[in-house]
Amino acid sequence: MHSKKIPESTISRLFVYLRELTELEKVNIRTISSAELGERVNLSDAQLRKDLGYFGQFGTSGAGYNVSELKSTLEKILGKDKPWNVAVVGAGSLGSALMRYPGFENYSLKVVAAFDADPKKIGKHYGDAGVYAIEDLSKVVREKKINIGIITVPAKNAQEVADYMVKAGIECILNFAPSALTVPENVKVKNVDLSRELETLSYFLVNPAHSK
Amino acid sequence: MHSKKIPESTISRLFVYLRELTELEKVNIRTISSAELGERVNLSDAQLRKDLGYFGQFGTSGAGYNVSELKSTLEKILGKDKPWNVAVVGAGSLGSALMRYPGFENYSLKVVAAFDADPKKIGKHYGDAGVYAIEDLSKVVREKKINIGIITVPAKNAQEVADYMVKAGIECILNFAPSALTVPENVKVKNVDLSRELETLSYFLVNPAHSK
DNA sequence: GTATGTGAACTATTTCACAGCT
DNA sequence: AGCTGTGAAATAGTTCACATAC
Repeated sequence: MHSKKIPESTISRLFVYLRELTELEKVNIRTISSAELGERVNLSDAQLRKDLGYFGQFGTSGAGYNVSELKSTLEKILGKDKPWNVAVVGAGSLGSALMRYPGFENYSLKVVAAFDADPKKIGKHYGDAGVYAIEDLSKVVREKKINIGIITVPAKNAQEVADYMVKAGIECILNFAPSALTVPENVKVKNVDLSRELETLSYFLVNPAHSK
Repeated sequence: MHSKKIPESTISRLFVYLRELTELEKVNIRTISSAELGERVNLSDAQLRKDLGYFGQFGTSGAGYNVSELKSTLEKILGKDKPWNVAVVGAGSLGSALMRYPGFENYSLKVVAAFDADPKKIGKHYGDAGVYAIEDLSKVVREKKINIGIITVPAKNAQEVADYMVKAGIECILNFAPSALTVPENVKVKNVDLSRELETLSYFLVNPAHSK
């Protein structure tokens, strides 16, 4: 285990490697070099080795990496060997889409509850996840052992929701509202600003030269 | 106009400044310093000035920036003063949510068409956007002057859809599929990997120390 | 006095390149 | 011979700090 600071981009790429390794295992490929694996995911061999290097030594000189071994090592590093429960706050179009989004459900992550301010929505069900009143957040988080919160409410309510989550003991938040949240140090927030991602493209239309 | 390479993160932040300036204009604030504006969006004054510096000199020493002027300057730089038409390919849960997502419609960007492989969906409507067969992409892109494509199909079909888009003349793609797309140099792809964003959080649950 | 614009310093991240292992 | 692991070099991005303008 290294002591150097690990870039967040490294963590993000490890999930890409893990996904590819899962595919490779399915087709019974036993061993792979950093060059081959890198090529499959459009990243350099050096990048891949450096990323893995933050966590230890998993390869064999001259031979490469054992697919299954590296896969389960990454699962352990990334916490994908444990089940995590997710709550979505804001059962609007985006929130309810995420609950049904196939990419969001996997054997490690499960959306187990939704919350909304609209009383008409409370009691509804999206798959296994019931919709609750936001006031019940703390109670439901405790009962359903929720670890991760997703915020899909309008920007003006996002901070309030984040405060509720923090009070309920949630330490990881994925925030889709376009607003900078203030949370205690121990809480990790990841922001996904969808309209900004889309808007950014208009810059490249005006400025085609930028894309190198 | 600078000649130095402009980081993509700068472009992304300009949209944040623009949003805040729009709010400031609404409440009749005429002038703002980089320190004040930076504080409102959780970024440093130096960062803000450096970002603007890539595009020119817009402030007044000792006084700060004129809100309305800077706002319209940024709109011009970012291409928000022109209308752009967007097509969504993949009218599944995510795709149709994005079409209804309030953050996605603004006076500069408009989703004007959707495409799907499922014949049962063709002819349906999401707001103003009709659903077409993917084979008609080129035709509809031409008719509706579509500039931007959004991919919300499963990973295994994403490259094929990207190829269709490129053939239809689309030069900006927002890709929600978790796969690295191969496109010609002149085409700009932005990837948004939602499940990776969510999964990344599980790493922080296993590794609370990481969040500094 | 106040706040910009910008080189220079610093920090973070990626790429290089090669010694050393199998 | 082939490929990893990793310091060192290169590149990218952020923050500092101050001369300059109002």
